[in-house]
Amino acid sequence: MNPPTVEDVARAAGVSRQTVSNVLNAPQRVRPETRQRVEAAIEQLGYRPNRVAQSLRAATSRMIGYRIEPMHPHALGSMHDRLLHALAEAGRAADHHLLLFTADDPDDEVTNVDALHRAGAIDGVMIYGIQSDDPRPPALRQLRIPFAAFGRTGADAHAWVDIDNAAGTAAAVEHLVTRGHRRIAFLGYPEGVAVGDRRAEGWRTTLDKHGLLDGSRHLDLRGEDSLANGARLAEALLEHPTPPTAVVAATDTLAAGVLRTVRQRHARLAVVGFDDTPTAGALDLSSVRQPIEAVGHAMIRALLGPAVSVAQDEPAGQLLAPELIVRASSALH
Amino acid sequence: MNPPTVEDVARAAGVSRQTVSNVLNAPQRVRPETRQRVEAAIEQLGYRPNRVAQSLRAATSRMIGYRIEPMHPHALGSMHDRLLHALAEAGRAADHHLLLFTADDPDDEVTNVDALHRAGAIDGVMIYGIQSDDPRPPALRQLRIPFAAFGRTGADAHAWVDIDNAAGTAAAVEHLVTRGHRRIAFLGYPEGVAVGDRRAEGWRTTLDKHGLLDGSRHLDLRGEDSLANGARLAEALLEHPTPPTAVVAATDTLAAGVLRTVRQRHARLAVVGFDDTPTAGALDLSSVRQPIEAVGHAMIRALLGPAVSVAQDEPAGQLLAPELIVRASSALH
DNA sequence: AGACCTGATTTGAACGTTCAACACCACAAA
DNA sequence: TTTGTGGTGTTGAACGTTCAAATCAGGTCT
Repeated sequence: MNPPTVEDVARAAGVSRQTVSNVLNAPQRVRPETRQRVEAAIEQLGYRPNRVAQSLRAATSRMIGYRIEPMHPHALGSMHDRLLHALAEAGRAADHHLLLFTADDPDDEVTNVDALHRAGAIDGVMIYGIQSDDPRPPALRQLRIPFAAFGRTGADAHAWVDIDNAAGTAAAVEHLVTRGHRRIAFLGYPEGVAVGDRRAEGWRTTLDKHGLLDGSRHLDLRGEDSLANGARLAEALLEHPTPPTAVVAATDTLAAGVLRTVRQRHARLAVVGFDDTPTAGALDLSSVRQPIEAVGHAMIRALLGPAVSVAQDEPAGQLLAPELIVRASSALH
Repeated sequence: MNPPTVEDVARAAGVSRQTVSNVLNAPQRVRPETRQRVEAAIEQLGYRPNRVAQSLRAATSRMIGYRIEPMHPHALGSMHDRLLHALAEAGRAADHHLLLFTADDPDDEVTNVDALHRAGAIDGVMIYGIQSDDPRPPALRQLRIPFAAFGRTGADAHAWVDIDNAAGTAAAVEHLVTRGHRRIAFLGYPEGVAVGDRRAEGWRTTLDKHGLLDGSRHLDLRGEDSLANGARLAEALLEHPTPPTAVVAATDTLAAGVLRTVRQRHARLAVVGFDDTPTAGALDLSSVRQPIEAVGHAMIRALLGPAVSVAQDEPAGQLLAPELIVRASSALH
């Protein structure tokens, strides 16, 4: 009735504990004939190695911590679900699982990770939403807790995976230029937010490349990432004497706000968002899609890889290219 | 350098292993003076009991399985993030954590849960998206794997927590009736989907209660849960000789489709959705909000409770009331 | 005084696995 | 014959914890 153990299998196959273990972990050490006998016993008893015992013995839990945040009040469906699934799927191949935990803030997150790590519950942790002065990377490094980050700090002396945000907004601008737009605005986070700055940079350099940067100071607006704010900023843009004909927004949330204003005023304004949230589909909003599945795999590799090949000094970070999804919001007029 | 163990603490405090264990698990068995000495040593060494060793000894992992699904292609942000966070938060209090796993389909899910359970990695599992003929509850029961379900089967002889879906659509209809609507349509899943049927039922009985059910056959439409289908069904409704003035949709996805048609045609049609997804906020769509946080707590209680109080035969299931969030889509005209 | 309790603490064992060391055999080399 | 050697298989020990049983003082009762 209790799940069978190596001992049970050993008895059934007429061999010793260790031989059963060898069949599973070092089959070449066991004579084929014996191996088959053991395998038959394993099959017949439905034996599964106890992970807890393995963990205790190996001092490794094959668990990876992941902080699950409460949903941001006005965020339109985060990357959460996609990233979580991608990580879980990628971890499966490496026989690792995700352990979810909650925390009140980044410092509390480090505290909780430390507790879980010291308790042997997790081997490492995945962190995301990295700010340029993020306290977590240095803290985790100090605590000698392995981690991989989705995003970069200023000095990224750690394993990270990131989206090429600048390339994303650059693609959006290229797309709009191709469709004939010449005055293209940008709506983004307040300066200082790493992700926002990179998205702004992609917009700026691409405009510059096409010689469209002149007199575009009023086209670069920043503010809180909310729908209401997106709507407000769009109004400001439209009221300018030389309004833009297109907008690149740093998030779908801001873009959705723009769309609301556009539809209210029946204005003609092409819009491209960022993140390709489900909402973008619902609003027919063009958006820059992040290859989250690839991010998940890269993060797992980044976290678990070093143990396998320490010699090869892999690049500390990996930059993945996003993809522009064109929909009606930027393709109709 | 290795994390300290009970033995280290014992040595530091000049007592034995077991006394340290007792300080933590049965303080009343230890003389106050000794206890303080041990507590000081624990503090000083930064000792944390090793969960893996505890698990091995106690034959309990304090882990709960949760299947993370790939995001549905055209769903507008699922309950996932909210439910996951709620469960993680509720589990924290009970010192339990969530372990994520993936699966291809319900049968594969049972297979994977069984494997994890037999390997001692999880004590039980949370399941959701229950269909009326769902294979998981009977299978899990047969395997003697504890579980709690978000949703009900036909014969619910297991622990479940559910939203009162009928009450949700009923509230939506009441709201619309109060605002003067008399022809109120319903858009839902094809019949046979448990959740959809209950939502339809709430609509129907409330219409009936107000004597508005006559000649409303053409107002009950079903179909695939997609935005495009919502738009299509809305068109069908509007083209009827006596079109409705309001629609209750079984999901925000369908409601978003309705809104698209409404805005395209500049039609006057009040809309209420279901789930209060982030998209609902973006579209100013009234929607029925599920109390997911409460669901999380109830599910944890349902899963872990029985072990505590077997004697009290708690109700097998628990039904929670949703809340109608009124926005412009149903309140402007 | 001896038997008997009660409370505080210790020691032995076990959870299930795998590493390390050792035993055994057949066979080859010296 | 002796000495290795490589392939197979075994046993002992350990990971860190807690349950169960044993020990030991200090006192009370008869």
